[in-house]
Amino acid sequence: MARTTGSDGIRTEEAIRHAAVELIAARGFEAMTMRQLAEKVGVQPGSIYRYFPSKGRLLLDLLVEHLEFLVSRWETEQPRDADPRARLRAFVDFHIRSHTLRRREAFVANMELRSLAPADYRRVVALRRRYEDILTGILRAGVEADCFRVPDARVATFAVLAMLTGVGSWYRETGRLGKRELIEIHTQLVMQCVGAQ
Amino acid sequence: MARTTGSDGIRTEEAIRHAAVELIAARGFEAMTMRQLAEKVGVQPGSIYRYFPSKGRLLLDLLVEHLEFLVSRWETEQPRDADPRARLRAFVDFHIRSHTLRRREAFVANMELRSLAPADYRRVVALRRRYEDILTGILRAGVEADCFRVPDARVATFAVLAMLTGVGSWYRETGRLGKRELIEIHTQLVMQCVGAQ
Amino acid sequence: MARTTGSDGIRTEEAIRHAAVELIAARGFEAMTMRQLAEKVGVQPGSIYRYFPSKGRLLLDLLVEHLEFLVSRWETEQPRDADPRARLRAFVDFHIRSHTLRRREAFVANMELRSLAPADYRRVVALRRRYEDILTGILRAGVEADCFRVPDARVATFAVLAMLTGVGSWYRETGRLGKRELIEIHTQLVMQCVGAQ
Amino acid sequence: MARTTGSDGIRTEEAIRHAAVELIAARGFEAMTMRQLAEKVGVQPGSIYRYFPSKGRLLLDLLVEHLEFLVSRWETEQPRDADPRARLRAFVDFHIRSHTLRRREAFVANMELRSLAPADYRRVVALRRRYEDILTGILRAGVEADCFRVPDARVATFAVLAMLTGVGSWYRETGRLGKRELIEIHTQLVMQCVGAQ
DNA sequence: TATGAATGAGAATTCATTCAT
DNA sequence: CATGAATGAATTCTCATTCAT
Repeated sequence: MARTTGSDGIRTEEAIRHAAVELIAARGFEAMTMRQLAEKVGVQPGSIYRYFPSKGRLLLDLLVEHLEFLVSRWETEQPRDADPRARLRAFVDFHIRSHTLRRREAFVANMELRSLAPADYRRVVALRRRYEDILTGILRAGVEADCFRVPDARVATFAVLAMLTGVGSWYRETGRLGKRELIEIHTQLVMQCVGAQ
Repeated sequence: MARTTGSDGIRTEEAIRHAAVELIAARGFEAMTMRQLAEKVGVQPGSIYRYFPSKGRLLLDLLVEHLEFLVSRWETEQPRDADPRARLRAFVDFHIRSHTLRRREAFVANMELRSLAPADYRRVVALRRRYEDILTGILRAGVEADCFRVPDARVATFAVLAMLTGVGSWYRETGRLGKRELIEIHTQLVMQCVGAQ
Repeated sequence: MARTTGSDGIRTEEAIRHAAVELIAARGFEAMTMRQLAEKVGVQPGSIYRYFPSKGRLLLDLLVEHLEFLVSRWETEQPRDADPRARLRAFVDFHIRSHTLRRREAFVANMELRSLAPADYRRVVALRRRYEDILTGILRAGVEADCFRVPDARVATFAVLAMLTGVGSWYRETGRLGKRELIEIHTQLVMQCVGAQ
Repeated sequence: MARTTGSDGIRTEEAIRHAAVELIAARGFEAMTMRQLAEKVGVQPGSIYRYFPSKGRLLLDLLVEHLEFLVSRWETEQPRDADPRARLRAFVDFHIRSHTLRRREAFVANMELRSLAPADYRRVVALRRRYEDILTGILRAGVEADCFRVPDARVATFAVLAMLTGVGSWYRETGRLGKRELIEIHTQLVMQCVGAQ
């Protein structure tokens, strides 16, 4: 069969992305095979190569797309003129929402950096750095405005991000805690952590 | 042949463990090949099978050994009768020390759980659970004694562990911060995080 | 899309032939892919199949066309009633002209016989045989007329053809020697070779 | 079965070389698959890679080995102090003997240059050039000593080599002509060709 | 006439593992 | 205890070809 009626390129590409994120999240990038991916999508392995020139490039695309989504979405959503406390609250809310909504993408973006080719790695780390810098900026502003008390803004950035990102690895939509409660709990933990007055 | 006359099995086994941890930490378990491992050790690939019956079993051994070390070492070190605040301080100190000293082992134990066969996975997760429970116990005691203020002891456990464990992924012995400073900074962050009075 | 509105089938077919000869001459038939060919022509791979039912058939067409051109052109050009010496001179002139003018076609026809399917191979070899026979005929006539001295007309045919055809593999239009000189040099070599009086 | 009793590395490598030459001569390098090669040798495809790191490297080894054999064997055999006529006779004899004895190797070395990677190509062409230079040297010496009459020593080199090498593509041990006759015939053709007095 | 999406078979290569020596 | 030769299955990726539109 040359083409299944109704299928088309964009749909197939989207299906590949989606299936890839699921498989990589579940087994890891190296452990996922193109055969498994193809089977999940419902195409032949060779067909994937119409959309992604290599397995490595597929991973790169996934990570870049996710990180660009994070950065650009925050640009839109952020309460630009609020005080550091409100901005930190907004950040926690934003981070947890995006890391539960796109849980698998976030997980993959955190776990699979080392599976990238060196040049790709540098590119993605630079992108991730831009996201980290958002939080560092908020913390520094808060320290200067005397409303946060952290010993080292950079270390605190890593600490808070690790804390928040970790949620994605154990959160289940059907679990004990809803998304709302999760956000409340982590807002409190983070605000205490940075010594918010 | 890198093998020195007079070297023996135990030395070789130790060399395999060591090399494996380095390779897995750098590239991931799936990406490490038995050939690379053998080359690093200075033996032929077949020789590894004298010591470990399979690649998967090697990973299991590494993780179990690390987690058992953590749990048993804490059993020895912990200040059993101190108040929750002192115990939490001791835990932070212990965790950061062991996660910088045995940085690669800790990193592997955190990243490669999903590379385990299902039965092995369950076994290792149970072990890890014992370590988590130590912290949950301290937090619950602190909440009851009114010296900590956390909204959910289990979530706070994950949050604090994520925060502390994250250190291992960016800490370098030659970096800006020494181990002593790292412990001080994280002690403050953690104490604030749990709302210690 | 490289296709100009108004271009049509014949133009496309010619473009495919031309591109195919270039690619096969440069890389070999097996090494040329239909995708490369399509790209060079400026169409999609599928489109080639409007003109040639298969890759193998395309090769066959190219070889048959070239060999038929050689034989029929000689039929037209040859100085039918001249003496063997003049006819051999004419043959050298004709061969070198056609093997420099259509250098790539000639090269492909010499190198890619073995890439043909068995039945196609037999057909093309028979055609080539007709061309070889022209030379053998001239040599035999010369030997009988006592103006050539060759030990074995068939071997001499192969020897002279190899000599002349070899030119196509190193001749460059921009090289040290012009086409005229090439013909003169080879005429002398061939005439000496067959012991022309 | 881990190892067939009696087999060993050197024997296997030799068997691979031998089978590869046969297959490449028959079908061409690109058309030969590693599977076919393995089957002919009687091993699994993967086993070939213990001896040759890639298909391309196998080809390179084959060509280099053949050309080095040619050059070094001539160094040993050549009648160094003879006059140009005798030396040319010796060269024809040597060339035909080595191109019928190692017919397939010679054929492959002539046909598959273009299948080499660019760097390998340059290396092999340089080697081949050394062999060509032997003949050019003899021809030039003959021209200077007034015993040969060729219009251009370089072109004559190509012509003579093409003539002699062509033998390998049609010679069969079971054919009409024996090796001795072949040498005689070609000696006469070549001597005439260069206008030997 | 040409496209673009897809196939299915097969390519080179890699890898964990085995085992006679 | 260790080697080195080999396996067999799987991996990523390519390619000629098909066909609905």
